[in-house]
Amino acid sequence: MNAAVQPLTARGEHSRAAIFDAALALFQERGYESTTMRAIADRAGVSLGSSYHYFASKEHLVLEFYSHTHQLHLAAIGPLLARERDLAARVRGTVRAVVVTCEPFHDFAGAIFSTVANPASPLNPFGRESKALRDEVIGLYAEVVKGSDMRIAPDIMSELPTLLWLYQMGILYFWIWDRSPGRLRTLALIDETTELIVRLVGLANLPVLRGSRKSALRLVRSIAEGQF
Amino acid sequence: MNAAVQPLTARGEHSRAAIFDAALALFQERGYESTTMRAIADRAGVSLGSSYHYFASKEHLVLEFYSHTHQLHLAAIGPLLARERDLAARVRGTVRAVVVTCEPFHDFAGAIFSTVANPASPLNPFGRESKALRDEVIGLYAEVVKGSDMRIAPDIMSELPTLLWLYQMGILYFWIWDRSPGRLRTLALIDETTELIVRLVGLANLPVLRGSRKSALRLVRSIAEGQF
DNA sequence: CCTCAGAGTTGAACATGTTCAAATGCCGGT
DNA sequence: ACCGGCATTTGAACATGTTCAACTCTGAGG
Repeated sequence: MNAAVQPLTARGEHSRAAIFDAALALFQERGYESTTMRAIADRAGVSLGSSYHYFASKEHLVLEFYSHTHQLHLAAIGPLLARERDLAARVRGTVRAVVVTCEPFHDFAGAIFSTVANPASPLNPFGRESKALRDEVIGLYAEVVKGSDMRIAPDIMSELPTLLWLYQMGILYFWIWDRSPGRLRTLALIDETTELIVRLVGLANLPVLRGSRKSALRLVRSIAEGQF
Repeated sequence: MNAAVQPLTARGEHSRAAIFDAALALFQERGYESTTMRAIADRAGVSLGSSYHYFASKEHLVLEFYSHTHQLHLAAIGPLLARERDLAARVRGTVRAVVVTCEPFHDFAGAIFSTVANPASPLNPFGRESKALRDEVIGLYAEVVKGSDMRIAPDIMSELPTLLWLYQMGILYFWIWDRSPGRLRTLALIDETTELIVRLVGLANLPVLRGSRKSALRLVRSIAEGQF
């Protein structure tokens, strides 16, 4: 699997875009597994070899898609983050926007998640190749937290963005399985969990919880340490 | 992918066992991806077609492996569960035994987890094909909890086994990534988290936490509802 | 207009999971 | 001993992700 090439000419740009567009359309129409690289190349009007010139593997097309939806997500939540100050509302809005943005791709999202969860895949969220995207998403959640009017202890503040990133992945995993109309169960789950999270962050200052809070934070740090 | 066949003769039993043993050995030697079905058949002394007679797919070999380690695990924790009454010790011992049992297979466990996490795979833990194994593991954790001397409120008790099953999967996911000598980081993580879990279960009776506890339990139920 | 370096393109060839129709082996009944 | 049916076995054929060496195209320099 050689590294893919960045297009350097207008012609190359066009080919690369055509390949990605064809892949996205076919993934939506037939799902991930049923879409062959040959079918992608055909629809894009290029040869099989050209697809591999711009995307190192079929999985890399998925990574590109992931990056693509992240851009959509950023655009979708810009106004909310600029306006809203309540932490629960900010988290809720951000995570809701994730599933809304991904909704058109729900049917084949399972395959994406599988790729992403696979430790052997170079694309998994803990690996090197996805570090850029991961840092971007964690950074986004740092902004979500910092832009709120809630006073949060520094030790919690420093771990919260990473935890929210993990939380978002958990929600996405639920969403993949959600067959309810309008994905209402996922939306309800988001509302409930964000409420709960914010409440716990608030409660963390209670003396009786100090021990658990310290344990939990030590834990989170120990998990993150050297992992990324 | 036709359903695999159960061997009905001694000859069949022998073939099936040889195929599984060969697969397990090769997985350990070369990892999952690098082990071809042809190599498995060769080492087992059967033809390629025979492998597919007893295992519907390469992934089904992984499911068999999973089932296999579960038996090892059961045997390993029998004495502990018969003797120990402290909840933290029971949970800690049970989960520690999981990673100890799986240790010989650590190197290729990543591929297994990927298969298992893939919603498209018939073998994923929430699907139909793995219901039997899932129920068995959840049942095991019910025994872990019920055999302890801790008094647990019924509403928590009814969800705890499922939560512990999920917890175990989380630990396994961490373990897959753990490169520390002797897998000490995973073992330390288990010790800390079981402590924390048991403390939270104890704290759940506090009045200030009543709201959160109710929310959390409603949440868990809503997640589980209709999911399996 | 010619050359040529390198970007872009191609499709045949390969590796490997999977399918399947046919062949073989085994055993109970006659 | 023979037969019929069923379990088992077989390997060729297929589908599809991936590789690669050769080819074509383009645009800058002369």
